Amino acid sequence: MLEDEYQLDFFKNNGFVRKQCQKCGKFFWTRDPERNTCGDAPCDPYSFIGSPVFSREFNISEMREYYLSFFEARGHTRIDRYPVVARWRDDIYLTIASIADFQPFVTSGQVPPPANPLTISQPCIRLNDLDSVGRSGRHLTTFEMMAHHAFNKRDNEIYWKEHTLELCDELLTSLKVDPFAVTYKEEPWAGGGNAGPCVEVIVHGLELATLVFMDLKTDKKGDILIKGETYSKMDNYIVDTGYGLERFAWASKGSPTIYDALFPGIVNELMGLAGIEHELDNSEYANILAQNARLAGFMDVSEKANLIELRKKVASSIGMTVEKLSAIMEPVEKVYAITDHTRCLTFMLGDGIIPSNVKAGYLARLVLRRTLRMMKDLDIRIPLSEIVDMHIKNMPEYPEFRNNFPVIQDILESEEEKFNATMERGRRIIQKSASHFKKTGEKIPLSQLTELYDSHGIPPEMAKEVAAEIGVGVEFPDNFYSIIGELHNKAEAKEEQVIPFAERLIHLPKTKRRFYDEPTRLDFEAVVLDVFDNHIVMDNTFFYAEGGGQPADLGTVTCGDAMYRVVDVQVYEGIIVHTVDIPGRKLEITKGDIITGKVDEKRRMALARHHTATHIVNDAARKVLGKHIWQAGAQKFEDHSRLDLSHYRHISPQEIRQIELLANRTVMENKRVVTEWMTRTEAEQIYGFGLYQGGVPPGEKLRIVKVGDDVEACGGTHCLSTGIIGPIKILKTERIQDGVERIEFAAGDAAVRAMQKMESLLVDSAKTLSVPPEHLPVSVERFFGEWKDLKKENERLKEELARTRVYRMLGDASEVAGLRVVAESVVGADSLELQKIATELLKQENVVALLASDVEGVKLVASVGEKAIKCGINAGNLVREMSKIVGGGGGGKPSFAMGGGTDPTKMQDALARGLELVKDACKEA
RNA sequence: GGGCUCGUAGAUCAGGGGUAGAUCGUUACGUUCGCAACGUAAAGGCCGCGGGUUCAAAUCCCGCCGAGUCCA
Repeated sequence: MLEDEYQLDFFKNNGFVRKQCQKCGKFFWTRDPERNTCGDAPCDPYSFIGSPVFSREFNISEMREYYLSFFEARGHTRIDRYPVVARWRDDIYLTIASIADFQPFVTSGQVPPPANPLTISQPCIRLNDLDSVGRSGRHLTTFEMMAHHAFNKRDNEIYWKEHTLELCDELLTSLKVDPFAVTYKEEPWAGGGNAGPCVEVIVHGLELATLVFMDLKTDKKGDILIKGETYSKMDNYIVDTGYGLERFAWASKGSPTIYDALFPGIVNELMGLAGIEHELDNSEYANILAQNARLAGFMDVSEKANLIELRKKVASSIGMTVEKLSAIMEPVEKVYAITDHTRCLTFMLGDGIIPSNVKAGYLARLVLRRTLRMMKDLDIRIPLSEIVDMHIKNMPEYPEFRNNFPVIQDILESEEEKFNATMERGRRIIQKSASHFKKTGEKIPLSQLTELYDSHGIPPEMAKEVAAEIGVGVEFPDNFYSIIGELHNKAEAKEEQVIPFAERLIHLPKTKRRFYDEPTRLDFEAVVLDVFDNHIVMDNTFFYAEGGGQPADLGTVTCGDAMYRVVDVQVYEGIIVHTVDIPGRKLEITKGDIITGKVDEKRRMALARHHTATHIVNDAARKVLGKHIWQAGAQKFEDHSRLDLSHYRHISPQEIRQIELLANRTVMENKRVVTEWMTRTEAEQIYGFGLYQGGVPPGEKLRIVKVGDDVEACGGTHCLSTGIIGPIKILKTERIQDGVERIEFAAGDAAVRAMQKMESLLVDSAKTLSVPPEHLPVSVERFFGEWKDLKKENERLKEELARTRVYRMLGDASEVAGLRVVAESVVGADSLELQKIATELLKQENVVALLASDVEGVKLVASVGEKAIKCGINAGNLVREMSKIVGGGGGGKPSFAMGGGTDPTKMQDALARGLELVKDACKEA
């Protein structure tokens, strides 16, 4: 149905013909009338390996520069790359394409693009083909998508399909690509709620670029069907191209693998460290790699079965056994993967991702640990930071990485330590489990293996290895990781936020938010636009609606004689809804009424203080801890505020004190808080993405708030100058996730109260010990030490007392069938004391002891010597019977048992019953 | 955001309602010119914190704090 979309004058005027691929059935355009296949793998093999397709070789920097200046010379503005962590998006963690930079606000037309048309080389990270990296010869986790974009509107078209194709063809021609070798394959594109026609640009089996013409959006009522979804045309339509920088460089060199083309220095260095002779001059060796890459181009090698298939094919094509080939390829593939992964880490950490166990941080740790495992396999013993350093040296065009290197190095070091600790712990756990199954003669079952992986991070490969050392097998199926996947596949769909009264709200205009223009004013009049239940919408308001981690303003609205308390204020699509409290009466406000509003000043000020203070603490933390500090969340309250920061280790007490001091200095400087509205693009260009500490607000215009050195896009209410905040007191820090530290603090009145509370805790504690507060630490330590000593002393004394009692008791003991039976109540003895006595008596093998005391109800202890046990006397049974009498229960081993009850008056009865039981048992024996 | 595992001696960990244990380390003594090794002995525990159940909780239940780990 999109066929017409591809009938371009460009093709017609340049001698192209449209053909259908004999192998895959897809349509493509070519200048070569003889061609019958689309040119893409697997229909056509890689034919550029060993025969480069450009007139000269390019490395990455040269290729990037060639591309960008090519498009600059043709009317495009070059713009700087965006970070690889997509901080301006809340739907993805990583930047996966150049167009991601402009979603959602530019692509939707809400915000103008930074330039139009523009060209960019955007580093992207995709981890979906992680298992293929290194094996296929072509997969990368990190790549630069070179692109030119044109953002068209119906009334303002920059250029569309024809010119895009012209530019692409001109670019390839300028690189001296054989025009007959280029094919343009028709391949409708869809993703992320948009779609459109698209052509893939293929040269010698390698897809070099994708030209997407995004002009459709998902629409349930749409009449265009693509891949099972319906779409309709958009008012704005976008040229979204993607040229693979690394693939261009590879094609220019024709190396056996993309890795050898991109970073030969690092590959060679690592090969050397792994003891691999990586001599691409050796034609036999180079041929193995080339053949592997060519054949891997046909298949998805992330599947184990496919990988085995690939090995067989390569082996037979070069006349080698599969075993020998695997032995050669596996280490080489690992070196390639390590090279790629460390480049990925360079971008991730360089752009400020902190490894963690959640979100983007988890992805960084995933890549990092994969790398460490492979390095361990190859016995490459250098710190990760050394390899990252090599990448940074290779990329002088990213000076920010060099600047961040000390922090990167620090992070990598602590991650390596954590990894080693985890592996060491894992090794012990497996050893324990393996020796357990060695006894039973079984394999370690799958359930155990999944738990080891899921709960302890022990890869099954490692479990297998360690278990083998002990001589135990493991149940390790090929689909292990998909089993793990299923374990986690029970995720429930999250509820969508339901907007109440949505159908009535859509007819209302956006509420004018007057607190921005007159931040100190709290009284106002407004016209009621609509009322439903106890919710009121007005034409304007001074009430701040909950948002940006700041709770709503509260206060009152008055209409005539009726006054209502405002208990909540929310905003829906710019319309502010005030909720009032009407316990047991009717709301006497109707549409068209004029009301008087009054905002609770105390609350407003407390929240403003905490909000402005949050910006200051965030800035102070960045100054103390480093530039990688990023706000991971924040919430303000009247009496405290909390701020979550990305950081790779615990914030030390010294650092906290420093942050607190710095924050209070900013307060004391009493700097004016400046707010201004700017267009999004302008603000991003001036201040960078650091603006989005508190998330990405929608809309074309941003409210920029400057507090001291801190600049953020923020819609909250703030103090007019920092001095108004008053003192800032940090209350505590905690680690809410790996890689995220939470700072809780109070500002203004709340800070003073917090300090007073802390002081009274101190004073009260000191009073109890009758010492001045400054002696508290020493005194507490002394008391605790003494308490421990006394506890020990007490126990020793009880033992001694027990020993002396034992002599007397043995003397008083009655004799039953050659056994010495003690049945006594010990006044004032607790259960510990009874135990000591019973234990002492147990040293005599012919003794039966029945002891009781009436401390805390009734305690009973029985001990039975070895000889007595042989007579059939069981301490557990005795205590069980005796305990019943005193209204409780008990039990234990044949030689020693404890019990008790609640009724002390029956204590003697219980002892008598015990004695009786002993006598009975002796008779029977 | 969701799931799982774990907090016991300085370290590593057993135990899993009824007398708190092992190994290493520490200290002392013995052997030695001394060290290592060995032998003997000792010291070292709010069993993470707070509730609950029970005659009795390190152990079971709930909450909190802390650590680890997997997935989206």
